[in-house]
Order: sequence, then structure tokens, then C-alpha cells
Amino acid sequence: MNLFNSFRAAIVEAVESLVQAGTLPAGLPVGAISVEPPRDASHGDLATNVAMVLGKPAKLAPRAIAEALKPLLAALPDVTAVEIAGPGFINLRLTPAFWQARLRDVLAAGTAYGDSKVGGAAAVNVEYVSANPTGPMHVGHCRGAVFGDALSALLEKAGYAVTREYYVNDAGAQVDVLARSAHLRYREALGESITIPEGLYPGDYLKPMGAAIAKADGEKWLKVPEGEWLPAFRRLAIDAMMVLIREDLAALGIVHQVFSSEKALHDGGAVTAAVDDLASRDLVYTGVLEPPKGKMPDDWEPRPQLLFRATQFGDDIDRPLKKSDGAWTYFAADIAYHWDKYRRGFGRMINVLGADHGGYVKRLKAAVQAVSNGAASLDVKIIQLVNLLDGGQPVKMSKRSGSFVTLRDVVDEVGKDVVRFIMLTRKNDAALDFDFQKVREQSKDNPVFYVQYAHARINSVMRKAGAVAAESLDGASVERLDHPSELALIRALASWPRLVESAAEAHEPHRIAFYLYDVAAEFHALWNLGNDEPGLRFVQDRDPGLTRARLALIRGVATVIASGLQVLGVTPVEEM
RNA sequence: GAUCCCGUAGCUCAGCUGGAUAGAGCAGCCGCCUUCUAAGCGGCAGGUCGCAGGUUCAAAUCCUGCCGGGGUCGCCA
Repeated sequence: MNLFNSFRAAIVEAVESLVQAGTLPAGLPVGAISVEPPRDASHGDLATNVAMVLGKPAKLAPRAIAEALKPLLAALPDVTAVEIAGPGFINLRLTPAFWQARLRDVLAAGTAYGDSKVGGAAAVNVEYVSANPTGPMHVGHCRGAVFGDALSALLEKAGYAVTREYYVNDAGAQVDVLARSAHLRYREALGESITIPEGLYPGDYLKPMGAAIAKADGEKWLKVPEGEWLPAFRRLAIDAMMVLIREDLAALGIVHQVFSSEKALHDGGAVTAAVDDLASRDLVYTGVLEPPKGKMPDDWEPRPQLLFRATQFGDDIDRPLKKSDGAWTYFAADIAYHWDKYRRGFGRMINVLGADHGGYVKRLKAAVQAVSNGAASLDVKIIQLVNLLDGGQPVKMSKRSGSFVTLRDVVDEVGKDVVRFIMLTRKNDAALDFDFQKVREQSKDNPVFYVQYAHARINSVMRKAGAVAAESLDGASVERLDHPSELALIRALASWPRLVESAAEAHEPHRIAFYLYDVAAEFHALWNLGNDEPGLRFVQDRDPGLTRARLALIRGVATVIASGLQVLGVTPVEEM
């Protein structure tokens, strides 16, 4: 439990004892009581809204409640002062010893500091990337990949049992396009000169695949009709693409535990089973849809078709399950996919999707509601676009010619750590600028380097301190860390567990990047105090005890930074 | 037309699921290297939180309606 929640529990207890004493009426709602760090540090260490929240239900003035609580809160361990402020805030001040003890917590836990049990080991499925296996990954996929991976790590840190999953769209027309494109490259590898017709994939990445098949199978697929080679090329091409994609992901440090196949859902009867299941609960019917609004498709004609009652679950229209040729729609397979996830034991699902899937969210949520009878939850995180820039100028990409900026290009250019960190410096639903020039810069403009620099600087001090740092810091006299800036830094470290919990609950890994930046800034500030006042430098040659205490402090900073970077999947650097 | 996202300092963005006097970084101005890494730090200046209502003890935050910018709309995947 984070320290704010511990105090919250103590405050709720105090309220209950006032109820016992008859000062407050029984049956008060305590759910809205919060304990937070005050925005303004001069207000103290903790602030609670308890008196204001209870004012109305208790039919008492907030300040009167606050006055009644004051002696009880003042008697709590570690509390040095209780102040009532503004409309009824209660501000608590804590002893330096309390904060110094938190530093010991950090050192004792190491990078496990911040690990939480709020998740209760609940199973969460995070589906991310799920790029169509028709080519290498490009930068557009990158942000979602990093986001999903960091979110997974964050949820794990918060105590959830996370499964990282990739949904492979290996069914449908695009796979035929891929297979035909691959066959063309195969013919090319056997000496034919080819032209790539409109509608097939022109990218060079298919050349090695064609060559490999030519080498393995010779002219086996050259003279037979398409009906014979197509199934084989479908499988070969998908497999090869998935190898490529896994390599791309590995370059970013991303490994999925589960790859689910759309085709397998069809072949294994899951689609039929899922739709039957819905039909048995009257969630499927045959009806006629209104024509789509906006731009009217040329070939629209109203006709009866199999529909899912998505409107019962908040969607705008009911959604088709079968195409005119009798095949299942993509959405039907998606229903089956989530039906399958639920049956695999996932009561919590998170889908990380690209910006172009915004219109898909309602029907997905409807599907999850339907297949789980309302028991499962789905959160869909839409990842907005990344604008690739170089010195403020847009980087040109042409998807048609097959020459787009690949994920691998970017990782090779600036490195995995930079890509990952930058991708998390904006919340997922806002667009993000990725400027190569800025990202290569080693300055404060570049948040990655700023945070890394703090970590490296700490290591530099440790090296400088030599023998003192070599000894264990466990027994350091942390009570000597009594400067306001030192205590402020400890407070920042001590808020890490709370941040982990709130970021995990909100599914917002970007908060970690911002937090680390703040911690780094606070450390750099303390460092510079030592420039003006030599007595505040970490290493004090004439006072090994004080040196050890301060080294303990900055080791704590390095530990929390490392702990946060670990969640983001970024390697802390020791030296710069 | 429907739907989703965005609108906060000149620029790029945070704002801890409703709290107190709205915060950073760039850019501008003024300072700090005989120093544990100046790859850094301190200070000044900069705001009708798009607009208008509503809910609340309390709204940048929640609700409604507008105004701007962007995405999406299909029997595609």
C-alpha cells in the first residue's frame, strides 16, 4: 500500500471513532475521502479533503468536522502538525524521520521499489501491435508497440498478471494479395523479368522470400495453376512476414507471449461457435441495415443479412456478421477472438489500436459485453499519429512506392532506448512529434538524455566517492539528511509507489516518463546547490558519515530512476 | 450527416480521474564554471484553461450546446 493510502486508512479510522463517540452521525460515505500531496509544498506533506466531503452528509460545517478530527490526527505517529486551511482542508506535516525511513525503504527494495499489489494478480490481456503481416513494421506501428509494452510492464509492476498478445490477421483478401506478390518475386528469382501490377505489394522485402522459395522448391510452383500454389504461398508468406515482424519487435525489446491467429479462429470453428453462442441469447438476427451516412458506396443495396445487436450495448448501429458471398466479416472473427479471450480466463482486456480504428471502439466494447454477459471489461487505447520530423521539416514517406520509413530504420538511427522513451512522452490520444534532430541532441531539450544524465551523474559521484561508496549504505545515517531540498527529494522518491498505482489504473504509462523527468530535475537542482554551498555537496571529505548518508540519498534517486526506466523498457546508462 | 480525439503561456506540452494562488521545457531577458560531469542550475517576464450555460462547498477536470483543428465512416482488413 502506498503511504498516502496508509494515512487514508488512519483517517477513516479517526472518522469512525468520532462516529462511535457520537460526534458524527453513523452511515457516512467515506469513499470520496482522499489523501494527496498538496499541490503547494508549503501546505505540508499530506492534504485530505475529509472534512469537506463529510460536511454535507453529516450536516456539519466542514471546519467543525476538521476541528473535531484535529486532535485525533495530531496523535497519529509521525504527525508533527495539523492545520486547517481554506474551505476545510486538513494539512498534515510529518517528521523528517518518517521521510528518512522512506529512503531506507527504497534502498531495501532496490528497483522493486514501487511494486504494488493493487492488481491482486488479476489476469489482464494486453493486445498490441497486431500489424497486418503484409510487410515490415513502419514507424506508424512503433508508438503502439512501445505503448502496449510499457503498459504491460506497468500493470505487472502494479500486481496484475499480464499476457502480451498479438492478433495475427492471417485471413482475408490481403493475404491473397501478399501471396500473389510473393509468387511474383518467386518467378523473378527464377529469372523472369516482372512488373508489379497495381494492387500488389511492391516492396523489396518480398525479394528474399521469393528467392528462398525458389531455392527450396525449384520450379515446382511455376507452371501449376494459381489454385494450387496460392494456399502454399499464403502460408509461406505469412510465416516469413511474422519472422520479420518478430525481429523488428525484438529490436525494440518487445516480445509477445501469445500470437493468436485469425485464420485459426475460422478453421477451428470458433467463429461459428461464438455466433451460435450469441444467437442462443437472441443477440443475432437477420435484418436490413440503413445505408451508411456520408459518402455512399457505389454498390450499396439494401438486403437482409445476419446482424449482431450491437445497439443493445451502446453501439450506433447493429453490425453485419456475414458478407454477401456468405463469408464471415472481419468483425465476426473479432467477436470470436474476444469470446476466445474471455474463455481463456481474461476478465480484463486492453486493446491498443491505431488512430484509424477510432470508429471501431464501440462495436468492440459491445462485443466484449455480449460474449461475457457483461462480466468482462475492455479498454481500448487509441494511439494517435506520430509526425516524423527532421529539424522541424516533415520526413517524406511514400507508401505506394514501398519506400516508407521502417521501424528498423528509426531504431538503427537513434537507438531503442530513445525511441521508447520519446514515444511515451505524450499521452496516447494526442499526436506526437518525433524530430530526429531533437532526439539526437544531447541536451535538456531531449528528455531521454536529461533523465539518463541524472542517472549517470549519480554513478559518477559514486565513483568519485570511492571507498566510502564501496561500503554498504544500508546503515547510513539517513537522519542527517535534514536539508529542505534533501527532504523534498526523498518525498519525490516516496511518491513513486503512488504514481505506479495511479498510472496503472488509468492505463497511462506516459505519466512515468514525466515523473522521471521531474525526479531528474529535482536531483540536478540539489546537485547545483552544492556549487553555491560546498557544504551541501554529496561528498564531504572530512565527514564520511554525512557522505554516506548523502550517497544513500542519491543511490535512492538512481534506484527509482532505474525502476521507472525498467517499466518503460529503457536501459539506464552508467556513464555519458 | 454521424462518431471519436484535440483546443491550457509566443511555441511544444503536463496537470496525479473534482481541490487551495493553473505548472514544466523551449524561445526572450538577467545571473552562476578555481566546483561531486555547465550535457547542468537559479531568477525575471509571460494565462479570459476555445466560447456559453449547468452540476458542486469546490470545475482546466464532470454534463449539455455551440466554435475551431484532425481522424474515422463500407459486406475493407
